[in-house]
Amino acid sequence: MNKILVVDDERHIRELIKIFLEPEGFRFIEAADGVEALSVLDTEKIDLAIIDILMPKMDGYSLCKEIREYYDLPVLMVTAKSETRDKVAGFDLGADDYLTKPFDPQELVARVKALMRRYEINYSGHIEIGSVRMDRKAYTVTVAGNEPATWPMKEFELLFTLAGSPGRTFSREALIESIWGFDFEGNERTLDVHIGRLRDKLPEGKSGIRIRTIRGVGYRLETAS
Amino acid sequence: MNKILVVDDERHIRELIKIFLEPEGFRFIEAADGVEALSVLDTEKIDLAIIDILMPKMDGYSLCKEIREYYDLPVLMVTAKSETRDKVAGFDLGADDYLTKPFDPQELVARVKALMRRYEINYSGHIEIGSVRMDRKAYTVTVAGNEPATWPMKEFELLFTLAGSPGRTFSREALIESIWGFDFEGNERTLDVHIGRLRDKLPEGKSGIRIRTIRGVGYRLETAS
DNA sequence: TAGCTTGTTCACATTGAGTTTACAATTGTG
DNA sequence: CACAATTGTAAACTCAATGTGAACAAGCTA
Repeated sequence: MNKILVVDDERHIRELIKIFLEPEGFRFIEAADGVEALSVLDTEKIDLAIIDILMPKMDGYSLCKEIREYYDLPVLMVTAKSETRDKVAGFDLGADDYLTKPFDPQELVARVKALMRRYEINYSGHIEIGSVRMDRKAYTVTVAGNEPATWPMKEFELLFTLAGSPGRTFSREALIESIWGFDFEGNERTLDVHIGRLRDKLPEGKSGIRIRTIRGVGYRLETAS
Repeated sequence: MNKILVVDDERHIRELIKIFLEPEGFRFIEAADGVEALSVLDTEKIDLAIIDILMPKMDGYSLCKEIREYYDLPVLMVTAKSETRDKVAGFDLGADDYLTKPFDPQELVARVKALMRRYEINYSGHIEIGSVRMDRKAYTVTVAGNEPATWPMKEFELLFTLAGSPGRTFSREALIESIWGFDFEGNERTLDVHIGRLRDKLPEGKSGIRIRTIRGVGYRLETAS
């Protein structure tokens, strides 16, 4: 699914943005300032950034400039007042769109989706692969025309991650971090167990997909040949 | 992209390192001594550090120790002479690899890449040579239009290393270090066996490449004439 | 409370990648 | 050529990585 980076020094604003966009099926990474944001961009694949202009350490303008230079993703700028001067500066630095606080939730959602579309990012509240359809909003999985079923969270997230980049090999660490977070301290076997359950629920013949073990590396989802 | 911290009091050495590594697509942050380096590490997300041992204010040893304690990134130590004592001290303090001035540019590049790979830093990912295509993300190898195949890790890494610098002769030690790490304690023959398996999988006519033995030195991958 | 569902852990089975072995083949050198 | 060093390779072996059934724990619901 799509990951959005929210950069704002006020935690409460970040929360607000998340609350509005979460129901649309986005995932979030937060950063409190530009420096933090850049370090996130270096490690995570981000699809879109929502950036406040006024921040400590590195302001939104500089951040935007950096992003333009080294990355390729749409930037939505947010600021407290709709000062024309700021607007111009924002666009000059390559922000793709602009929004002023306080913003209308629906407008935020609309603009984000529009940007995603414009950048041709497969906006994915849902994924289709093989004969499997996943709907992140409803948390349901449909296999080969069966009734949509609500799956356990971990299983859903795991499949969603794998199915989000079919053909790509995910290291065990990457998967664990993606599903459980970087500070997972549990048992190694847990991942295998969930993979096993996914395999049970997705017989190759029915689902048209297969989860392949890459020994010593991790797992990969591929379409059944 | 990946950021490398270069710590050396001689500006000209820093420049040199940059010149060699820049074409590989890395970004750089420089520091003239250990203290400066630490302050950089505090603000920037660094993927790898190249550190000279002899420096004012805080020498490479102390810096390395600090890094080990508070950060998690591979360290490549550089020094003027290959004194055995220094080498030991370097490894003792947790340097991941070691290089002596004057160094061979290609060796520098190879070691940096190897470290990145070993640390699972996502270093750019696909290689095409002859009719062979390697995709590091998917962990697959495609030979002459066949289906992409999943190869065992060691074979993949070995070929990836060789194919990453076609025409360059890798010493056996360099290859072993690159694939198994500098502390490999196994049998000499292991490398040959894997080379043999690669050759089986890459018939010269089909693949358009050949792995040549350089007796007394190591191996080299070249495009079939 | 009992009875589900979900997530995790454990113990044990299984497998195959990676390594070693043992010997053959090749190359370089005096 | 003789012979020593180096490399190639088939086959056996080994063990860590993975698969799996079952049990357990926690939370929710009826």
